[in-house]
This record gives sequence, structure tokens and C-alpha cells, in this order.
Amino acid sequence: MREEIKYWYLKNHKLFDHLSDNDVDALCILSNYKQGDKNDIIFFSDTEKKRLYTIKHGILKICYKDKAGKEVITEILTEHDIFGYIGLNPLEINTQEQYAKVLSDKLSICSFEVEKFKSVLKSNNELSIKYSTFINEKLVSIQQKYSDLVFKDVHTRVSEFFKNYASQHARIVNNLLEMEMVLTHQEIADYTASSRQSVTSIVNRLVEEGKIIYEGRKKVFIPDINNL
Amino acid sequence: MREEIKYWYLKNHKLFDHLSDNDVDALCILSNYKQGDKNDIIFFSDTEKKRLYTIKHGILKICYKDKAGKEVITEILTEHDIFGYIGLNPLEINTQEQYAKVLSDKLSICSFEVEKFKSVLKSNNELSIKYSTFINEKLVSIQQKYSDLVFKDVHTRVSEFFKNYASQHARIVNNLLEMEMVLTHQEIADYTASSRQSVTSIVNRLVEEGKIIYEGRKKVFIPDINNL
DNA sequence: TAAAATTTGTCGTTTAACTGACAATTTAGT
DNA sequence: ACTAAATTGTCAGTTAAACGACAAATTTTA
Repeated sequence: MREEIKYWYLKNHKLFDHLSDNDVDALCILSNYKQGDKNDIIFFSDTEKKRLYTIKHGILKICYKDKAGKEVITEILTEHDIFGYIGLNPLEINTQEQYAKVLSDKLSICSFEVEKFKSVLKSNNELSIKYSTFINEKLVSIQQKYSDLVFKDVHTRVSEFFKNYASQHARIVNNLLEMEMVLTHQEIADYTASSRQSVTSIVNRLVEEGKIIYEGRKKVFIPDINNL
Repeated sequence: MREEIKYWYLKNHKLFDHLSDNDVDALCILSNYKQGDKNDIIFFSDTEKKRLYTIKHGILKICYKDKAGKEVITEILTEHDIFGYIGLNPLEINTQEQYAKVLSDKLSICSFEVEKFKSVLKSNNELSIKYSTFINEKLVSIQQKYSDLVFKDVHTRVSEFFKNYASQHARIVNNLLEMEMVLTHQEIADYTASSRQSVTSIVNRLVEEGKIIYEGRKKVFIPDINNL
């Protein structure tokens, strides 16, 4: 990959945009860019060197399975999101073995070895405070997910999934929100902690009510996001 | 409060124990110590100055209510835990208004104004990396709570609550784990995301099976924590 | 373009756990 | 010590949503 493109990516990342050109240069040298395809899996609680990842382009899910093989999706991440060994503590062991799986057709990511990233943090306090803020964002969003699961019924959780997905991935075409849906019903179920069948019937109800419009199985339109 | 005691507390806190005497002195000046009693409430998403708290002694719950007034307890915190405006971002608004409520008879806490704490972080990169680790611990534990809620039934969640509570609060007396139970069944229900009646019947079943022993409503013994 | 694989649709059935309602017990307040 | 308040005990009734099973539709692969 051309150096300028690596540079450009980091320069435009919320986490790094305050850094001096020299600092970004230094990060560039540490960084490692890779491409992936749909269904590729990135294990990150493995024995190999711990890494921290940030998404350059594409969508992926962070998930793990229980003993019965049932999958939970904890996060659906896109451009500029970070994942991997975010604890920065090489001793820390995640009880669940988490992994990331690519949902979009293509994915490109940038990664750093945790130890190296940590040493950059050490010499850059502004960056480490920003990093705390990034982790805190994750904390807030999983707290939200937890309380949604406690308080909201399946129908609400699924509708709100569409709402959130749209606000992240939709663009406006002819006064309609239009988006690629890269998740299957099963995956929406894994993400909203429900069952495939429930998602199917809720989606169909939303379609009947005209709140969402499907074109094939991949393209979705939303006439009014506030009425969802 | 005597200066030496404030000093001693910070010096023995995991988050601060690497700091030089001078740095701890500086933190001491910023710190504010307060006492509380059972059922006292500390609001921290209020309009007043954002603060960060750490517990010197006692137990409290972090919770919020939905519109219907149903309460969720997200965390139960003790000595050395931190809570409050941990995002350090004064602009950030938590959608749910969280608050802390004292569970133990007495509570003493130490607090810092977020802005001041942040400026200490800025001049101390070691500290800010440790701080990230602290937030990450919270992230890991709420992720665990989320997956417990998805995968485990109420009986398991409640038994594991006792297990965790014991590992935090029990001391060994005559080969038995002994602990003060400061939570009511309703609160255990709020914490495990279940109902008061379910907790009652599960607790009684555990008592029948001899896995836990109650003496009054406040004292609990556990013969074998691995058999719970 | 035909066959295979994946995904979605639609049922009826089952179940874990919530809910309400009221009684019994324990704890706290005066 | 006595009353009020809070907490716990119990049970029958209800329900949201999972589950299994199979058919239909769509997408992928060869």
C-alpha cells in the first residue's frame, strides 16, 4: 500500500487527528494494513501477538459462542471503529474467546501490536486520554445494549436495530434512506438476542406496515426513520 | 480528615500506587472525602460539576430506572472501585440518568472534579494508561453480564451472584465463608435482571440444598463455594 | 442454467419466568 | 415493647418469545 494512503487514513481518524505529522509518521511505521473478504475470521484472543485493529473500510461483527455453539454478536463495527486487544494488558485473558467476522464483501483494516501501541501512548498523553474516551464509548454502548435487553421487547429491539443500522449505513436517494443489509435474519437475531423466527416475523410486519421496504434480500429502503 | 489518611488511601489504590509521593500529594489536594449512610443517593449525571468517585469503604449499587420506574442495577461496587463521570468528557450525556445508592451502613468516598483529574492525567501518561485499563475492566464485566443474561437461566444467574458476592465480601470463619448480605431479594433481582419472587424461590432452594445458610436476613454462610 | 446451499416463511407447541395478590415474618421506629 | 414498615413466602394464572419442523424462495456454485 502506498505510504500516503496509510498516512491519510490515520490523519483522518478521530483518535489520531490531533497528532503532529511526526507522530502520525511514527504510527504509520508501526501499522500493518490488511485486506479481507466476506466471512473471513479474525481471532484476537489467540496465542499470537496481541493486536489492536481499526477498520479502514467495511463492516464486521464481534462475537463469541457459548458451549452449545449459540452465537452472540456484541458489536457491529464499521469504518474507524477499533477492536481487538483493547485492554492493552497482555496478561488479561478474556474468558470468552471472541472473534471478528467480516460481513461486508470487502474489508480493510489497520492494526498495531499492543505493546508498540502502548509505548506510543506512553509518550503521548493527549492520545491516551482520547483512547480512554474510545473505550468509554464502547462501555456506554454495551450498557445501552444491556438495558435494552432488560427493558425492551423483541419487536422494539429489532426495530431499533434497523434504526441504528440505517443511521450508520444508509445514504439518502430520492428522499428515501437506502442501505445494503449485510446481516441475515439469523445475525440480526444474534445481535438483538432473539431468535431467527422472531426476527423474520417482525421484519415482515415492518414491511407490511410500510416502515421498511425490501428489494431482494440485500437492499433496504426506509421511508421515515422516525416512524420505525 | 487527617491528611495522612487521605494520603494513605491513595497510596494504596491500584490506580495510583505507582505514583511518586509528589504526585500523590498533588492528587490529595484535589481530592474531596465524604461520608454517607445507607440509602443515601449520589447523583452524578447532574447539572453540577462532573466528578469521579472512588470508594474508600462500603458498598453501593449503580442503577437507573426505566420510564415505568423499574430499576436495573448495573454494578455493585466496593472498596477501590471507581464510578461517576468516567468518560471524562464533560460534553457526553448519558441517556439514562444513572445514580449510586449506598447499600452498606456506612460509606466513605473520595472524589475528584473531572476537569482537574483530567489535567493530572495529561501530565502523567502512566496513570492515563492505567485509567484505560480500569475502564476496560468495567467493559469486560458488563460484557460478561450481557452474555450471562443471554445464555444463562435465572437460577444460574442468581447462584453465580452469590458466588461472586462471596468472593468479594466473605471472610473465612471456622472453615465457612461468612458474609453480610446487604442486598434484599428485590435488589438481587434488579441486579440479575429477574423478579423478586424468582429470587426468593431460588434462594430458598439453595438453602434447602444446604448450599447457603442464612442466619437472620443479613448474615450468610457458604459451606462450599465450588458447590454453588 | 441446473443443482446445491443458504436463507426466509409459517405453523403449532412448549416453557421459563414474570405478574398479581395476599399471608407470614422480620426489622425499624417511637 | 409495640406498632408500622419493609421484606420474604407461596401459589395460581398469564405471557412473551423460544423452539422444532418443514415448505418456499432466493442466492450461490459448478
